[in-house]
Amino acid sequence: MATIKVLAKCCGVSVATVSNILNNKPGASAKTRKLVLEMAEQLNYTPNIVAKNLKMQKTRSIGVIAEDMTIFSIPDIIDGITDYCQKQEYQILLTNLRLFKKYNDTYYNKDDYYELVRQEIKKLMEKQVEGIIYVAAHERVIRCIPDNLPIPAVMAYGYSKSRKIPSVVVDDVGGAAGIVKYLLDQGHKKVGVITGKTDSLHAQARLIGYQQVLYQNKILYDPGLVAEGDWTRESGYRCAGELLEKGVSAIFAMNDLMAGGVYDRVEELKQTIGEEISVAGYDDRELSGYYHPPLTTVSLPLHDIGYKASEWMIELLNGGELENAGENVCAVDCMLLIRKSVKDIT
Amino acid sequence: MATIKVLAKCCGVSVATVSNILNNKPGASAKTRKLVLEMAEQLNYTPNIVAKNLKMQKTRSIGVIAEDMTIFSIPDIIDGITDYCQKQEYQILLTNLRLFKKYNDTYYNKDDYYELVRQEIKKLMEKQVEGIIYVAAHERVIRCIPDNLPIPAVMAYGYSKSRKIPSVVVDDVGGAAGIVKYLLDQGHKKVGVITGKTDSLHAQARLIGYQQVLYQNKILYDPGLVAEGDWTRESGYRCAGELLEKGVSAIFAMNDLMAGGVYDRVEELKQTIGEEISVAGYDDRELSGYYHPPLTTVSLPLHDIGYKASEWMIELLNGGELENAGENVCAVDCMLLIRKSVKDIT
DNA sequence: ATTAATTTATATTTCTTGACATTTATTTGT
DNA sequence: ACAAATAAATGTCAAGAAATATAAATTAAT
Repeated sequence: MATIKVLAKCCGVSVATVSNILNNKPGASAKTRKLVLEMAEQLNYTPNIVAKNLKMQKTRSIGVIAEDMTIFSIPDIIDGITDYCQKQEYQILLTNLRLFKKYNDTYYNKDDYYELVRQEIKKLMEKQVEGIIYVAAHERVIRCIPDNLPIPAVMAYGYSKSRKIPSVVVDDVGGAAGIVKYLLDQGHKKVGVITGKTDSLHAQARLIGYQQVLYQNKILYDPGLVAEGDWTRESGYRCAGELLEKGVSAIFAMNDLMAGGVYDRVEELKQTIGEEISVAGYDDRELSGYYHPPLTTVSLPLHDIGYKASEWMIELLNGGELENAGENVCAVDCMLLIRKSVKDIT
Repeated sequence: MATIKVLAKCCGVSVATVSNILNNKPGASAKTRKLVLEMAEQLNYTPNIVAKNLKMQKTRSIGVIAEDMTIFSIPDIIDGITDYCQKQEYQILLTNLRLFKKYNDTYYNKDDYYELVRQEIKKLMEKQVEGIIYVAAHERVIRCIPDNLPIPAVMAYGYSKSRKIPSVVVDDVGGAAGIVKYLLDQGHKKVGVITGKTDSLHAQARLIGYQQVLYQNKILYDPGLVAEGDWTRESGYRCAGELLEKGVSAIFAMNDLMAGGVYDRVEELKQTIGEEISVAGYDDRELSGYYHPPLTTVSLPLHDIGYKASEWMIELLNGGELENAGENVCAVDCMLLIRKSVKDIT
């Protein structure tokens, strides 16, 4: 491949002149300018960015560490990251930890996992990335990023343990509040909830959203209408049984899988979703659009999380201060996705 | 961040000595060795790989161009790529074209698309990637990569138009043959097919697989049992109607979505999948595992495609010749995924 | 001739590595 | 025991590509 040296020689001018022309600097006649530009085209010249980076002490590259590419949330977040970063002419260096494959779904208990992340961060820093975005597979507190990194780090879809590392997360409280409010607006007075595992942040926040809306609508919170699931379809089926006995007209399942379990139970009872019983889910997994009837649910702002995390990252790289510098947490709005599983009974 | 120069100064030795020690070369006493290593630890020294790359004329990085991260096939392919490349200590530079968002599902007609890809290839080459892997969202002939690139390129999940660019694709003929053979083995004699759009390579190859197995089992091919769908659930529903009238006992739908349409039709007729009617799909989309009953289907070897494409890439980078150099196409085996939608009627 | 506008040559910068040169320490031969 | 030979340890410098500053040289215009 042609270097600037070769190009200069072919044009019969000096390296400095070529450099000036290529970088749109003054100090070159129109004639030489044209000659050099044409020759560059002809030789298919591309500047060696690696050499430029070394000199300029800027690589315009960002390391992205993804916990596992094959988990459904991650690709959309990365899509958001590439969306913004590519607009800003930053290059993504991708590291896929493949955690779920390596540690068989129990990665957050393993010490190896901490060590692995630290190694990968070091590798990326050796490659002179200007910052690191960590993309979690699901929302939780992530403790593996050292908070004394000499370059900025941003957490996408997880909470960092340190103030120094800003986090971009889902506004689960708002999302749950939104869909429960929708259920109430459709005339449902007795709304059951199927929670996820109650030790998860998702489940806790979504429950708060539920309680919040009840309170705002002056409906007394009844713990008897809260059934504890574990995110699986089977648990949805089981909890639906409990709740239906209590005479609820609508069920809010904290994810689409458990909502599917509600469908199973209702079907078994020869009743119809969207008629006798209304159901709402959460997450907008692909399959929920194919339920019968299609599930009304909340779509996670995955793309926006990636986009926002990148905005923050580049803001930090430009030496800017983050908007809400005190908290350093940004909760991104969810979108209510109205389909056919909720009946208007007003 | 500390450079080797700083580290050398702190230790009171020369840069070369530090370099030797850090690279485990002879020519340093145990005493200096210990001193330097400790000081490196203390200063949190990391070598500047960018400078090393410039000197060594090797970047150990590979550009990956993905058509659209949010299409279901792509993340698994990239997972396969990272699996192999990270083992081999190659860094992935990711470029997400976001084609489906930019050109609204019609990208392959647009001239802009060619120009975009060329630009992105150029950008990656400026960053001195040693090779480029192009990841297509679905299998077809990809014409946008120039075949006079000065660095190797490999096509994942698509056919290149040039012999110089090897392609790794799905063995659709084998996959279809496998699942149709399974249907025959279960005693089904009259197996209907719902094709995808017939101008797609997927649909054509899967039909060949179907015909091949019939021939091997000395069953006459009846074009009347082939219904033309368009990959959508609705078309599956429509075609199922046609085929059921002709008295088939099993239907092979060329994707899981259309298989879902068959479920819809059978349900409407108050019959049961896996009892009166057997159904097989293709692709193993996430939702197919949640059908009632779970769908027997063919899982695409997406991870393996990415893995194989990387193997070939690194083989090329090491100056090796590809196994089947004549063809330069590798068709990766699919896996038959037996669930509950096919009844044994032998 | 003088000034202004181009252009060039040269040196420096970034950091790491490797070939080569030099210094210091140790062993061998007489 | 002392010079010579060898080995080990360490230092010096250039290369690698591009950018840039500076000073010097050339050309063109006034």
